[in-house]
Amino acid sequence: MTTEQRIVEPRLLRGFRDYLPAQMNARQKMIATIRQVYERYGFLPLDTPAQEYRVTLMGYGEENTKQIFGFINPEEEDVALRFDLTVPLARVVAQYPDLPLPFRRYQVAPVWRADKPDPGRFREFLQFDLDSVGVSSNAADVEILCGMYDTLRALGIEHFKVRFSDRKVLNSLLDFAGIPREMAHGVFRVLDKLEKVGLENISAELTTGRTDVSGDKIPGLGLSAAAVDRIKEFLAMPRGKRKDVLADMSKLFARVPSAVEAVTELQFMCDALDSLAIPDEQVALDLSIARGLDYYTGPVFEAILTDAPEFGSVFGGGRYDGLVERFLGRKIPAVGASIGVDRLFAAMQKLGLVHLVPSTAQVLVTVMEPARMHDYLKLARMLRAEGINTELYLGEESGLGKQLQYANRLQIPVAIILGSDEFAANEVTVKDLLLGASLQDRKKNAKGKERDEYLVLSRKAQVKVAASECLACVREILSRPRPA
RNA sequence: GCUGGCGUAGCUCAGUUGGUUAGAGCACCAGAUUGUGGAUCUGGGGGUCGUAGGUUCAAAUCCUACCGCCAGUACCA
Repeated sequence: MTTEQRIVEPRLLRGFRDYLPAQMNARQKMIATIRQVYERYGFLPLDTPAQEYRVTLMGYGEENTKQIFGFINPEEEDVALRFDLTVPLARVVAQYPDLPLPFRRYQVAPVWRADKPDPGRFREFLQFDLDSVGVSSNAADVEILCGMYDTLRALGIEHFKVRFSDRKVLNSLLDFAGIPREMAHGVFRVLDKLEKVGLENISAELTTGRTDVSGDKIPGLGLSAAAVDRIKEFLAMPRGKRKDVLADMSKLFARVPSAVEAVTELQFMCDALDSLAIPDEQVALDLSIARGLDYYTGPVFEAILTDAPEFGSVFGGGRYDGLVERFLGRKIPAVGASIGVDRLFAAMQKLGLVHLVPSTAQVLVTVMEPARMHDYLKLARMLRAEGINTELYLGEESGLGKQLQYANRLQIPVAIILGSDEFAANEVTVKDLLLGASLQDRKKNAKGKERDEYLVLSRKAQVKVAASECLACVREILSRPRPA
């Protein structure tokens, strides 16, 4: 190696992202909103480590290692980064038998998946889960659905759709169509693509296969025409109100014994949602949804933003009555759902639903006389003690214009100006930067009546008050109504 | 993973059949204005042309490989 300096290129790993302050402010607000809803339902906080033993995450005999970030640790143990929060929850429930059941917890934490990044799909992303463990009643499922509905509304999203179904419906469909249960996984995977590729492509994939637009061959599942006809019959049922969908289904599956359970469960949930006046438009019974995870055993849920369907499911979950069994040897029922915070955030950003604020400060104390820095420090401390977020300008350059420009860029609403004049008179100048900014444009054209108005406003935009009045003046400006 | 497209300034892009010293807009910095944000004007800094190799008198331009991004598709416990 030579002594020449080698610059390290600053760059990110594929699928990983930085969140700069403006985005972080918005993201943290979003997280706080979600947490508030979950706590309103009485869910309890939990955290677990990012790393687990690989076998904890994957169980025995499962081969799918593609999506997992795994490695060997210094103790030569086979470990991995968690890929969701549900499996660690199951581990916790099994590991702490003293936890009172039902255990209802929320958890917000990053998870990692090593698959190909897509819009709103990252390799490291934040999940925000809520789960009820130890409840077999479908009341728990209804509460999860309500929680999803309330959360999306609390986030200010108007156009969303929560859809739910039941794994048992699809199992009954297999019976109805005379398809062996072993093919369930393959069939569900194809059905899941209905909205994306359409009915014709689906029936091709179920039978002989097809060639997609890129020229790739997709092998068929080899189902009989009769079976596919039955599936089509199922898919052709009209969408609409929950109770109508349910009625159609029980009619179609009248001769399928296994369907009784699914009908009972969904009946309970639909009745409950009706009695809670949760609108059909936003929480719909949609029998075609499958969801990828194998561990779901009952009701399944997912939510999309109807204005950004390309982001896919932003909030999904279901009942997984068999998962805790992996660690305990006996079944403990559980149901939950998970928000993909980063995916939802990306979708909301695209829809313009995210309000980016670059600063946390409400007031910038500018520095005119660096020699009197102690006075500036004191002023900032006083404001902070009063609960006002205050930044003291610490930049090297001292021009006032510079400092105001800084405040402007960070959208800090108030500046305090304190120079030799003010010191001499024991005063401070307090400036309303938002009002001031709106005057900047008017200044040059102002004339006549407009000019009078301008003069009135400019007197409000910047006032000189006795030092003892500084706090009251800042508070008055911060309380002024602002256009959203 | 597969197929295709694209990589030129912080950002968006132009750059002729290969031909002098690679350009523009926006952004940034400074000054006009040494105590006031915007606009304007003037000036300024910024580029291994994704990386490495090859063809050529000559490569941002052509060829090969790799990396990255985008789209589609597959996979998604």
